[in-house]
Amino acid sequence: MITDMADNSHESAGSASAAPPELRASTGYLLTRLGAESRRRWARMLAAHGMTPHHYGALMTLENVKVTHQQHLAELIGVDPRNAVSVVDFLERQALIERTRDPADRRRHTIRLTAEGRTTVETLRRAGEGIERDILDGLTGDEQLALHTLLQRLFEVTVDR
Amino acid sequence: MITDMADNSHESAGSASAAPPELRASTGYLLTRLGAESRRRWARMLAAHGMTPHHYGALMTLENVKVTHQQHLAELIGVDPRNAVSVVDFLERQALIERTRDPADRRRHTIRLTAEGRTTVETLRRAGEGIERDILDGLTGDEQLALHTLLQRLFEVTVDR
DNA sequence: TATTGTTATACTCTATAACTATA
DNA sequence: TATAGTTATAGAGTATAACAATA
Repeated sequence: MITDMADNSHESAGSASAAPPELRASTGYLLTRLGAESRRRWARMLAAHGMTPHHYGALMTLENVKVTHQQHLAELIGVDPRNAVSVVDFLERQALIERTRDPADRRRHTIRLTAEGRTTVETLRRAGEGIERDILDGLTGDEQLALHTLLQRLFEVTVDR
Repeated sequence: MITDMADNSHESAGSASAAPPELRASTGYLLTRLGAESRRRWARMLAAHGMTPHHYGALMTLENVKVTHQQHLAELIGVDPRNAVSVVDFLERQALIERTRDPADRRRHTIRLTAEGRTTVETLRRAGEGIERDILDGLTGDEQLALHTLLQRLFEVTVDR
């Protein structure tokens, strides 16, 4: 359960008294708030590894797609291509990814994980499992599965594709 | 459905090709991404009304709790009390809320909606319904309800209380 | 001493325009 | 003329420290 609500965060996730249920009538509001809370916890953990959520998202995505180019990667992680430049720059400097010119289209930068990148993404995934458990702990196993399935469906029909 | 993915947003929600399913293994990742997308759409709509998500969150929350003080409001909307000052300042300048000293504890600022504030929150809620429909359109009615229920449960056990 | 609210500041995230090089 | 990537910049969002008034 949320064991460390009195931690160093200055966001007020640990409210003293709950708002009435009617307040949370909008699914969009709940998504926004819960997304922010999830991002906050991930960001705190990743910062200890010198990373941001976008860095991790890029590594995780690359682990899946194996090879892609920069613009496509930006789309997959939900970041504007212009803002993705610094993300990719950072990961390349850390030698977690490698960026090479695509000979077929010399405008493109082919991107793939390095061996070190694969190790790092695995380490971060492990570290994230605790956060995941902590956030979902208040739900039953069935509820956790149902939520995941619905979020995945929603992701497919809104963000992705 | 998502009719305007080729709009003025420079976030890349409208991806050309989908990532493999394994990519979306983490519920926390899905929450983060979907929350960001929801916030993005709300922010775009609210900006047309000269507002931010926090402004709307504060108005909506006040409509529910009727009367509270600044620190408590900050907790309810998930913003650090120090960062909530400018939010409350803004809403007071727009005459959407009124802020008065609590006679019982003169450190506290009692906050409540004005009549104009109530009108505004209703207007914004209406404007938000389209966004809500748009985001959830790909799900069936049953799925929408199930998702809402689960998010509300999750909100209660993590963010709230 | 602790709490409510405030001011100030820095840092991250997001949005946007203008540019280079390739196609 | 369009696309991949880059540079630069401004604004919104978040985190943090130090402070005044009041309890």
